[in-house]
Amino acid sequence: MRGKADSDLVRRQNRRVVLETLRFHGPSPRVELGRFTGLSPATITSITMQLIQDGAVIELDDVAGTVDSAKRGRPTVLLGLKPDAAFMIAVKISIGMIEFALADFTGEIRERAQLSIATFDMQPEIFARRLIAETKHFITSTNIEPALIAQINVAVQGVADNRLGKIAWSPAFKARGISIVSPLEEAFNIPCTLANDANMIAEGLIAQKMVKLSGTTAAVFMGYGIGMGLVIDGAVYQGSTGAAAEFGHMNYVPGGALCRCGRAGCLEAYASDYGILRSAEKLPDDTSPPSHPVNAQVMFALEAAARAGDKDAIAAFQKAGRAIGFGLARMIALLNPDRIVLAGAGTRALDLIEPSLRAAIEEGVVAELRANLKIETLPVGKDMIIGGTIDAGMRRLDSEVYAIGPALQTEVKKELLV
Amino acid sequence: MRGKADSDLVRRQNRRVVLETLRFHGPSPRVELGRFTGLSPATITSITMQLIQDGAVIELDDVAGTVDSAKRGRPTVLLGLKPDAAFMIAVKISIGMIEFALADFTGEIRERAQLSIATFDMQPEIFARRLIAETKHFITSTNIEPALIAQINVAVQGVADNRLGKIAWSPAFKARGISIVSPLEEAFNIPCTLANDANMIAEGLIAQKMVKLSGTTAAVFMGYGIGMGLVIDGAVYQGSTGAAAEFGHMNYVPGGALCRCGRAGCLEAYASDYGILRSAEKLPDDTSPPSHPVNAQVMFALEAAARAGDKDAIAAFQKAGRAIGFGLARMIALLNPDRIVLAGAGTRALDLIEPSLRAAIEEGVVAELRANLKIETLPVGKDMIIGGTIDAGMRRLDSEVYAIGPALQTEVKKELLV
DNA sequence: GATTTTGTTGTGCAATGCAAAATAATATAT
DNA sequence: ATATATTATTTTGCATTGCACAACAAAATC
Repeated sequence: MRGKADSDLVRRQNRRVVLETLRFHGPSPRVELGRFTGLSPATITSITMQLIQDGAVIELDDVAGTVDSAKRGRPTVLLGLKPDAAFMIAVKISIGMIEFALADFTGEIRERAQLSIATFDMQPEIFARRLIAETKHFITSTNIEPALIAQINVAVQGVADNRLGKIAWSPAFKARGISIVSPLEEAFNIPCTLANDANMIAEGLIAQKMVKLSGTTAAVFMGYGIGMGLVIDGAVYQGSTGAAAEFGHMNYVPGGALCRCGRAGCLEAYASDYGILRSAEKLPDDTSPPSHPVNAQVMFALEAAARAGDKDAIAAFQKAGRAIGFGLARMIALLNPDRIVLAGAGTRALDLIEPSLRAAIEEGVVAELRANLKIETLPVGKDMIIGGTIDAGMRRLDSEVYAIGPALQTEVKKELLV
Repeated sequence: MRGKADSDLVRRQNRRVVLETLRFHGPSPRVELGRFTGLSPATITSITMQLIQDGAVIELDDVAGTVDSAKRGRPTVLLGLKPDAAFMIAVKISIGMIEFALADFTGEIRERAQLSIATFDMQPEIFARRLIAETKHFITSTNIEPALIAQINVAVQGVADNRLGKIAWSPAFKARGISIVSPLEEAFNIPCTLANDANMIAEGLIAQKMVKLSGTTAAVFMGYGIGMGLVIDGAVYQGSTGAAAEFGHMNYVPGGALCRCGRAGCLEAYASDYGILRSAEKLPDDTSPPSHPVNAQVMFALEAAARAGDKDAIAAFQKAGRAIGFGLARMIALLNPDRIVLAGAGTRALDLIEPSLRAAIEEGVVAELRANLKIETLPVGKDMIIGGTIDAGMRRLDSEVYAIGPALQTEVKKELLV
């Protein structure tokens, strides 16, 4: 139903549209903002004036002004997001490692740090304390005024419950139910979030317009694990607890191969690096998965062997393709997506995987449902997790700047009247 | 991004909120509308005045005024949707049968009709022509001025492509790709839609507030076929072509039992009436499914046999439960829903199905993902398909009345100026 | 008939966005 | 060097919206 509307809402919405345009297009003159948003020049002037006053936007000195110096007429004034309007910290937790990044309001990374840490056997409280200490240390090391940091956003492999702010299960930890958000918010007194890493990659794809803003796109990340980001109508679908799109742990065969998560028959147990390796080596299906990522060299060698004709290796990749294909077929029957994007290190072996993957989709789902479906491959850099976390955080900040801006003004007025 | 906003949008939104409140609450006085929508009395007066003028709303004579006659003060004036503001026709196409209903703007059904017709072997064009002829005949029989009919909405079992307006595949037809919307729109020159029957039931659940308006709810309909309606944030999720939530034809076992759709291993081939019957009778998995619904008496008998201890019958229901359970487990891994609702005639045998269904969910999905999940059973009447089609149609009309109302006014003004 | 209660309408204000006019700043023509 | 053309931004004036508050209306009760 989306409730009633008033003129405040209109301003808020239009402020946000302007901010988003600026974030996506980069520094732009006012005319450009008007063209892109459809707002009149008068309105753009009014809104940008407010945003400048609120400290979210600045007029940029015409550094690159030489570019359009050939044109006649009054020169444009570039407007841009004010880099030091706010800062945020993105944290990536993976097996044996924590990474930090400090980003300014434009999304630019100002500082990074990473440290090795034996996460696997850590007790929840100990890890939380350690995380807080390391975050404090990172903040100190950046020389940024701590009060300017607006939020801390954490991404983690595995099942992240964003409602409770807990890591429900992760390959990085033996323990379950590790509380992250509450300890951080108590320690730093700013909004903090926890999210699944694949969903953060998907946020990055949206920010970079690599994912259509309408319809449904499923992005599959293949590698040490199998992840998915589901983008519905331009937003990452989170599910009830933020744990949606656990594609890797979607059951492939009841009672099948043993998965890292302790369950039998997950897709990941067939299609992730360790699953492929296990079946290539003809180890029994219930062989315990290694607790650390498969060495990249080992996978390179396996791919090479398959391409050189090694029957077992070929069969392992085919088996992986069939597992992913049936998983996708089931997803297609449920969600009828417009697009599937394959990404991640695992796509290196796509030549070995794709035929059986496509065959499985054809076998597993009615032709009518895949009539308009596009399947694409996408090069995805390693840093997409940190980058996507920052993108998502910045979008959240935009919403807060747009929402708080006018609200603050009326709040102040009310206080003056009292 | 949702684009820019202006004051027109505010009015449109608030008009819609008022209409929706009226539709959901039934006739209400203005104060009540104000209380419910949060709009000020002044605004309510202004909006209702417009809506009355536009012919969407009327002041009702205080028929039930005796109810609150005990109160002091000025009596309320009930406002209600104007029944004859617009009409629509809902059509339900199933195996061997077409049903029609004429509904007024309040959603009340004014006339119904149904006819048996041997759909299965009909050629697409012949069926379309017949459908048009029967619809015309139905309209004539209602004595409603044809110009007052605002739309025709068709629901069908099977894969309905709402983008192309074609029945991609349906158990009611041997043929595929039966064009429905274009022929109807050409014949009647009003907006027509085609949708899947399970999605229409879901629309009905929303209209009756049986489904939470936030979060994700999956409604499963068990019976002759297996259907699903996916409600995400208060709206039925349609997918790219309107064919989302084809749960019945989601693959259960690669290369498994033969399904009505011609494919092997669909969930429906194990869990629908005919699937259960086939396995209870120990017929081979590739036995062709019957082209007509299983007689209800046969299913009653099978249930009775199972409850009386018949091993084969018990095993068949357990097998069905396991199939649905694994299907749901996969759905849960992908969508992390808040709620699952089980409905339809098949829930009669829930006592036989549920244990294996729940066991399969536990086996098939990580505990963390089903921590907050609620599974409920819902009595769903036969008529939910027609009812839901009407509900969905009315919501569409509301949007058009709210949207066209002000637009028309400005259009008229512009014409006067020219 | 006066009083009380409650619901509806009118008035004045503040905010919004837009169209059109005014102003600003530059390139180019004369 | 000056005028003109061109493009960007700001200002002005107006229409729309919603809201708070006051005025009005209608019936029940005293």
